[in-house]
Amino acid sequence: MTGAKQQQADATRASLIAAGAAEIHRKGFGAASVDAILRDTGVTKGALYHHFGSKAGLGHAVVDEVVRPFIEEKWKPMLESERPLQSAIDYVHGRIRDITDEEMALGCPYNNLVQELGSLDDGFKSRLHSIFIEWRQGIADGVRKSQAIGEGRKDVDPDGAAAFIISAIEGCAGMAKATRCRETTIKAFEGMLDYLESMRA
Amino acid sequence: MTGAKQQQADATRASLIAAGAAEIHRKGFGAASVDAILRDTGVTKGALYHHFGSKAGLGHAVVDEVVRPFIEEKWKPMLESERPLQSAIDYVHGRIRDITDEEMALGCPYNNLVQELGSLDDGFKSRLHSIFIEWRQGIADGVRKSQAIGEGRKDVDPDGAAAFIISAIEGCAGMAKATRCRETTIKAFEGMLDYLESMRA
DNA sequence: AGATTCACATACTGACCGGTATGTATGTGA
DNA sequence: TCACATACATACCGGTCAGTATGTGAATCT
Repeated sequence: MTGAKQQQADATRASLIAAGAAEIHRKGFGAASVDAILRDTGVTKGALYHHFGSKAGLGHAVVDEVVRPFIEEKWKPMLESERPLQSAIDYVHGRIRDITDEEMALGCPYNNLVQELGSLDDGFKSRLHSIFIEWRQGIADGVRKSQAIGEGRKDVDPDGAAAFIISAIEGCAGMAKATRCRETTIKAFEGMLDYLESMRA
Repeated sequence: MTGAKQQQADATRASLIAAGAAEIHRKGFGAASVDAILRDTGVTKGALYHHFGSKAGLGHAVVDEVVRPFIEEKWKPMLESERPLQSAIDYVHGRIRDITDEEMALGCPYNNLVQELGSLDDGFKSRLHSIFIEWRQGIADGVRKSQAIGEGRKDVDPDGAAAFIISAIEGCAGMAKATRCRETTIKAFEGMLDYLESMRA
């Protein structure tokens, strides 16, 4: 195994995932065109349907291998930090400073799929749901930790705060996508900061 | 004018708008099928393309005549209230109590379009943008008013708070659509309440 | 009353969609 | 070395899409 043939196959698969993720991020899953992905990669239709049995199969792989890691690498560092609340506040400050026009225009790849496929396909639904569950759990753990070390107020419900924080983050990202206005987006994120500051002990 | 023929024409147009709004709310604009709208109404394709020159034309009319009033009737009463902040808090309490499964599943019709068509079509973009501008202005005025009458803290930036409030509302609605879990949705809205309470003087 | 126009109705077009059937070249294990 | 499976490639399918060209009947205007 891992001969020359397998390596080529892996490369083909990887390029389909990458192009698929980009196409889906740009247009959403429904509007994403299989033919466009093939054009982008130079791969043929036979190859795509060899690796993934369907368009949905490719979509599922994109969620598993691109979207899930993308979300996880956002919140995991916060949980592992010494002072989770401060780390979250720093993160939002960084977002305000560094957000790119492209990020604003395309929106959050996770939230885009959630909004589009909240109904419909079960394969997507279960995958997106498990990402959310872990995310919420992670933030709730972070809140609990910050309360335990005396960083955060103890009269806030960690699970409720986690649900609201995720809602507000995705809402602010949606605001960026909607207005494409940097100033408005920054104002929204500053509101987010106010809320986080209000959690301090 | 306003003869029998005109009345019939108006009725045809109105039924197309209503069915179009429902179809777009269910499936989004891109996935909405013109043929399905015709099936729902019993109207023929010739009639639809007589009243609206294109699918996009119908979509624009839906935004102007359904989505915009829908959003405006949400926030206008708040601005006109004696105590805008209390009115907003009451409104969120009401939402927590009364939100239906269908509302949770379908999401906010405005936000759905914003997320789908934030890029793409200019006709949609300008319409959705002007709805947002007025909405934000209305909320900012409400915050200013509540500050003026001593109801709200004076150290919050009205425009920033307005941007964040809209973001958070849409984020919470998205959360409902995403999880379809009443408990989680309520928790998110309770976070929203915490934020609003923190604005009290 | 006659001309005209408005409000549809019907039948059709071409593009694009995801998906498949079938063929083939090549690297690999026995 | 040779049989076989893997990894593609090509051509095509039926269906759906938005959109259009053309026809028609009836209300309205002159």
